[in-house]
Amino acid sequence: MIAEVIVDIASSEVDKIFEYVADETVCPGARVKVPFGRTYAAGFVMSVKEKSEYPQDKLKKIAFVYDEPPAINEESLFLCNAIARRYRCPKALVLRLFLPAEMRTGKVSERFLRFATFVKEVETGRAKKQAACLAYLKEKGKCEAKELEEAFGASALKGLSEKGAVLVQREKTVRSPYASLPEKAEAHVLTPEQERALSSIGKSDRTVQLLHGVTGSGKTEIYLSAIAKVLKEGKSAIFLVPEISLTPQMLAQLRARFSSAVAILHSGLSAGERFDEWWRLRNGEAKIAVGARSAIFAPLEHLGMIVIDEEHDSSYSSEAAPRYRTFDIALMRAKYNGCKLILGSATPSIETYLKAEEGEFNLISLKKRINQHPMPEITIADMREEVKHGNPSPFSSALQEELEKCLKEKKQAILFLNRRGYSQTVICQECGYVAECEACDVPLTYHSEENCLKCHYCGARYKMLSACPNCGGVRIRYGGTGTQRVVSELKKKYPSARILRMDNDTTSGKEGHYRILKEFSERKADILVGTQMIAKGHDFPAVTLVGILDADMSLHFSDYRSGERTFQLVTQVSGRSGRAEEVGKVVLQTYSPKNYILRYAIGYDYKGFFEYEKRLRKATSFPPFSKIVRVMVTGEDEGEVVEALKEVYFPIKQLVDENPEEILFFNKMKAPIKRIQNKFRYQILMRLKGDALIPRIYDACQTKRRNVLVYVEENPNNLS
DNA sequence: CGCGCGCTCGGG
DNA sequence: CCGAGCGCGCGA
Repeated sequence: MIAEVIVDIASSEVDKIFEYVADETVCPGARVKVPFGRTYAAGFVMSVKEKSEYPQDKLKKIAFVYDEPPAINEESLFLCNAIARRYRCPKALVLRLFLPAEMRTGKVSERFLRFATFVKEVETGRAKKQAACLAYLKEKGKCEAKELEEAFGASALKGLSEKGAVLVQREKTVRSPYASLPEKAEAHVLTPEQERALSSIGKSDRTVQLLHGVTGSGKTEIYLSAIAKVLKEGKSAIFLVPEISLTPQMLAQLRARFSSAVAILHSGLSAGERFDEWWRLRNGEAKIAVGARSAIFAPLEHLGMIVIDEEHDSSYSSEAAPRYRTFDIALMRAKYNGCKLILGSATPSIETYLKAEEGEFNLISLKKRINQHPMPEITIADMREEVKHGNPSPFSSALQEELEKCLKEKKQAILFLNRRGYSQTVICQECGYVAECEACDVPLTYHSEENCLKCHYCGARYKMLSACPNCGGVRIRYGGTGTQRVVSELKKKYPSARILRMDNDTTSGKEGHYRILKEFSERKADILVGTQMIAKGHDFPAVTLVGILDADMSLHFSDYRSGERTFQLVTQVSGRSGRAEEVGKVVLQTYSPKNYILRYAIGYDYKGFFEYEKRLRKATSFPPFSKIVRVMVTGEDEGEVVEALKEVYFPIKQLVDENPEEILFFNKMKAPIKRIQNKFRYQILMRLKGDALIPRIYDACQTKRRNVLVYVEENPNNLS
C-alpha cells in the first residue's frame, strides 16, 4: 500500500503530497510519523493507493501511525482540500484547524487519576485511621485516592493497600469543564411566534435560514428547540457564538437542556479540558459542539444543524491564514451533510439580509419581545450644544441628569466607550510633538493606572513623558477620552458611586470577563464603564440606564461598513438597558444628531436602516454590490517589501487591463498604518464587480520570498 | 589554499 | 520548514 501524506509543516514549499509505503491498516485521515529529509516529521494520510509512480527505491516507510480512530474524518479531508484550494494556503495549516493544538504538541494527553476500590474487610488492629478509612470506602465502594488521603492521611491508605483491603489504581478520566453547572431539564413552552419560526425552518427548502429577531425575542430558545429536534433524529449539531458571548449564563442554559451531550470548545478552557471535550465529540459521546469561530471545525459526524448566533459579528472572520469566513465553511458543511444552517441576529449584516430579501435565504422575522416590554427609549444628546454651553466633561447634561436619577433610585448604569486607556494621544502643547510607538506608525495611548504609554497595536510599553523629547516643553495635553478617564471623571463627580471598568486591560486572565460581569450582576457596583465587550448578550436586570458616550467614533471611521457597524453597536448596547420590569433609558451622545444611521437606530428601525444602506451601497458600488480585495505586502525590510509589491502588482495589473469590465477601482499604495511591529505595510486595493478574478489574484500573490509576507483579504473588516 | 557565509534546492 | 551542498570572496 502507498499512503499519500501531507507533512505537518506550514509552508507552501513543502505543501505537496509525499508518498510512503504503508501497511494495509493505514487509512485516510490518520496521523502519522514519517521519515522526512534528515529526520522525522508528523503528517496526515490524505489518501491511500495501490502503487506509486515514484522510483520504488526512493520510497520510505511510514514510521508510526497515531491514534486508532483516524483523527481527521472523511468530511474533514474534503473540507481541508476545499479550503486549501479556496484560500491558497498550505494544507498543513488547514489540517491544524481540525485538531486541538494539544494533540499536535503532545503536551497533554489523557489525564489519569488514582482511584481506590474496596476489596475486602481486614484486621486493622490499633490503626484507627485505617479502620475509619476502610469503613468510609466500604460505604462508597470507590472514590478518588486523593480524597481519602486528605481525610485519613496518606499512610492509612497505603497501609490498607498493602494489606490488600483496597485496590489503588490509575484510571483515565475525562476533565469536564463546567461540571458544576446544574443539569436540570425545564419545560420549554414556545410562544406562538417562536412556534411559527421553528416550523418555518422545518418546512423551508432553503439551506440557509435567517432568524431576524429584536433583542429579547427569544432566538436562543428557537435554536435550542431546533437542536433538540435534530438530536432526537440521532444527529449532531454545531452552535456558534461570538468570542465573548460564551457566558456562564449561556452555558448553564445549554447544560440544563442537553446535559453532557454538549461539548464546549473555547479559549478559556485549559489545554487538557479542550483536548477532552474534542475527543468527546470525536467519539460521539457529545453531540453538540458549542464555541466561537473555530468550533465550525468540530469533529462531528451526522451533522443535522449548524447555528451561527449574532451572524453579523466580525469575530466570525479569521484574521490569520487561512482567512476564512465562518459562514463559508458552515455552508460547505451544511451542503455536505444536507442539513440546515441557521443565522440569527437582531441586526443582520447588509449582505445577509439582502440574500434573505432576494429569496436565497429563508427569512424568519420575530417582531415581538417575549416579555412584551417596549425597547428602551433612546434620546440623543447633541454634544455640539454641550460644548457651546461650556460643558467640557465627557457627560452631557442629559446623561448627568439620568445618572443622578439612576444612582438615587439604586439602579445600575452602563457607560459605553469604544476606546481603552486614559487618553488616545499625548501632545506637546509647545511644539505639537505626538508620542509614537517605535515599532509601529501609530500614536501611543496614555494609561493612567500604570502611568505609562502603551501601543495598542504591538502592546509595547513606554515611560510616561515628563517633558517633551523634542522641545523640552512640559505642558502636555491629553487628547481624546478613553475608559480610564471616564472612570476618573465619574469618581470626581459622583464620589460615592461604585464604579467598575471592563476593557482589554481589566479582563486579563482565564476568567477575566466573567469576574467583572459577575461582580456587576451581583450589584457590587453601580456603574459599569466599558468598551465593545460589554455589548454582548449579557443580562443585567437592574440596569435602567445606558450611556453611549461617543456614537460618532465608529460612524466616521473611513470604512464602507461604518454605518452598519454603528447601527449594530447602538442597537446592541441599548439592549442592555431595561431587561427586567422597568423601562430602560439610553442616552446617545453625538456631534451629528441628524445622521441617518443614528436616526434609524434610535427608532429601532432595522428595515429603514437596511433600505437606506442598501441604496447607498448600490449607488456607490460597495459590497454586497461589489467585492473589495486587498493584497497586503508586509515585511521588515522596506526595500524588499516594495520589490515584492511590484512583483505581485504587475500580473494583477495585467489581469485588470485584460478585464476592464470587472474593475471598479484599482491602485497600489502604502497602507494607512504604514508600519506595525516593525513591519512595513504596502497594499494593492481593488474593488471588483464580482468574484470572477479572485482565483487569479490569489495565484498572482504566490511568492517565494522569505522575508516578505503577501496575503489576500476579501471584504476585510478593517482597512488600516 | 581553505574556510565561512549566503543562496538554492530537495525532502517520498 | 530545515539542513545539505556549493560557489565565491577574503585573509595570510
